[in-house]
Amino acid sequence: MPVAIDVLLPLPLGPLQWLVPYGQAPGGVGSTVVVPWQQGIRIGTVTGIETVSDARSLELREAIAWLPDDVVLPSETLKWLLAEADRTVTPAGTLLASLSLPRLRRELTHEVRRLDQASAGQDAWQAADTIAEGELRELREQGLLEERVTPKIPTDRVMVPIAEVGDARLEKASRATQKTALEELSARGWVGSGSELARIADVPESAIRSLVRNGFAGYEERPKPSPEVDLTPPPEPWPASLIQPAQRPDPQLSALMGGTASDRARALVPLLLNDIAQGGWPIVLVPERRLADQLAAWFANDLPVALLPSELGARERSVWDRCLFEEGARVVVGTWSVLATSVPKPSRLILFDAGSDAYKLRSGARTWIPHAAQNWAEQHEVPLTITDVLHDPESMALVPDAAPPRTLPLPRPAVRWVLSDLTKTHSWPLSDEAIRVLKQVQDRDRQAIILVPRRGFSAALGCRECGAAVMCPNCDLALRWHARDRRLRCHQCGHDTSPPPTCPACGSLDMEAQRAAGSEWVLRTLAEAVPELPRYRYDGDVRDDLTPLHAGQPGVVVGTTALLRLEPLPVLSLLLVSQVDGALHADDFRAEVRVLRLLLRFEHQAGLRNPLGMIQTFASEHAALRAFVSADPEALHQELTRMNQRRARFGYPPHGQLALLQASAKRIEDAMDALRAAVARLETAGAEPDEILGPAPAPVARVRGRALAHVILRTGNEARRATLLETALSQSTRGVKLRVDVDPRDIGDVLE
DNA sequence: AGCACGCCGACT
DNA sequence: GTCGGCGTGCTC
Repeated sequence: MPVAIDVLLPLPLGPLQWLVPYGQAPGGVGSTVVVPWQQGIRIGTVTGIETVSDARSLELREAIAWLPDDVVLPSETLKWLLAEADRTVTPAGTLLASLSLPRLRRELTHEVRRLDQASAGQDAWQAADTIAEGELRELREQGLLEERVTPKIPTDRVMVPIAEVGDARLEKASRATQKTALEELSARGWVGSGSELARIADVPESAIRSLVRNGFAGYEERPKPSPEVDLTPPPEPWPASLIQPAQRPDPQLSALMGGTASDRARALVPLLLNDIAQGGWPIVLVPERRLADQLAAWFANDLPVALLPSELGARERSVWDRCLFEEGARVVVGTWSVLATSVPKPSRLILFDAGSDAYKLRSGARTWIPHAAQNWAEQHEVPLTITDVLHDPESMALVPDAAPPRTLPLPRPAVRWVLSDLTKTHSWPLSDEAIRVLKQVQDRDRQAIILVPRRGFSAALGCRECGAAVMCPNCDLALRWHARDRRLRCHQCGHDTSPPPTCPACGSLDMEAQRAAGSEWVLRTLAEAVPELPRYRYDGDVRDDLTPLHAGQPGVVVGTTALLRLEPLPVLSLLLVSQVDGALHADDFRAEVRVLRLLLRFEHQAGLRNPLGMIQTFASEHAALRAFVSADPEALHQELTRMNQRRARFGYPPHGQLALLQASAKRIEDAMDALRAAVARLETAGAEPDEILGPAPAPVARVRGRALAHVILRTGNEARRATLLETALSQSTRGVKLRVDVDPRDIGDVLE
């Protein structure tokens, strides 16, 4: 019986079938194979092998070749990949592509040898593209073609000297610059480009052009040099910190909470050492490349660590493979693609900073990586350990609830936090209290940091008396105040109502839109209030040089979350949050956790100092803020538990599963109609009313000329969510594109 | 993702 | 009358 292979290509498709390559020893499931594809060839991963009927085999083409020197994707990983595709209602190939495995992106030379031309000698290999596509196909079908592929060695085009340095033809005054350039070029052997040579030799580029035109120098293809894998430990590996590492390893540790990134990394070291001692290969998954570099550098002092670079090409990857296996590295650190590594025996998956926003893939499969990582650990039967800034309900749900949960909380810096009630002040955007403290900072030559909200969205309608915002009855969200048409709307489910005459919480008549002031406004206020205090701005637009502050000079720096990456300031005496209300009432049930996360990170800007912390807010009675400023770990923990209970009531993650169904069309009515039709299908299929929120126009309802609307699905479990999504997508409307985001992190995202 | 096919607006 | 826009459909 003929043998066929299922091949997954890094394209938005499921596995497709080919016959095994003719006359070659078969590779197995998980190996890499080259197949004919449209006009050329593609590299894919084998997901299955089976015998097929003769009739079927006649429909199939043969694969071209196995790539035998490649790493095999472990069968657990493959199973996980296919299950993830089902879970996220995405073609498996899209997911495979998102892992950006260098071995699938290898450049290959494709050569063929015709067997129908008797005259052709043994070495009659010719480039495949010298034969017309139709003829190639025909020759293949008739079995008159041998094919082979060889990896292209990546090359750089470099400039090399051709003439000798003493060449008499260059001994003319008019060719003095060419002579200089040639001498420089000969001394170096080669340069990357002509303009580079011009710069080095300090001659005009025209001189280089002449040099080439006259045949004194030329271009040459050179193999790319191997990248330097630099794992030199940094001189001062662990940044200054309050936290002592826990020295007793706890192999059951499932969660590590609090501290700074370096605190958390350091606290993981005993655990990692323990894993290695047991013969395992722990894998550390991080949200961003930057953090991978940092973590690998910190670990390098204590651990045999390998950094898995996700963006490198095939050659670089093979360098990394060698570095891993020959130099005895045992801890693998990397972003999302570490989940497709093949280490001999993975012992644990560490999901570093599970709450990071960067864990959401923003195109393709749009995977929320922590969820996928949890499934990965389950499929590979290794324990999952997470770290996070706080006990986020969603992070905690990723690890099994042992009793008691094996979590290691790291202590908070000693900041004395107070809330400054904006309903009780007349100065704006800085309260009287804040200005008073800033004056002290000025008088005592100290430093202050002011965190301002990002560019705001439309405001909530809040009460000036009690600070409460008007909430949506369906969604646990503050309604957005649309000042122009004087309506309150929910950006999730579309609930639309007129403003209440009095505050629903306290009955006050004093309702107003809660505005947010950006960095420029705050800086202007500072110029009036504390003119002697040097001012700095640090946000996405302007990055002032903060060297004087780091040297201990007095001053105040105003900025957005960019501030969170700064080294702590030496004489800091005030951390001020100019306004949290916008973020607190964002269109999202995660808003409160996000705010707490932000505040906890901001707090670490205190470093080893213990400054005053002040949060300006209209909602000074807000339980989450109260818990944060209380400095009582138990209070914060209880508040997170309460949030978790509230999520349970509304069926939000981690208690329910969300999916965003987005429709885009030229006209908003068409998008809404298509969604209404999808909702009707869902209802026919037995969806409960409270499983469907919307349809509603998207918060940003028009993007690049396309109107956007959405429906949120809220289901009890993943299988049901997948079924409902299939139902919703089962019919299409002309001119309307339906797209899906499973585990959405932001309902305002535009799906590509 | 590519690539072909197909149907409507602005131009040598 | 053609060139070219991108909407839709297919790839073993």
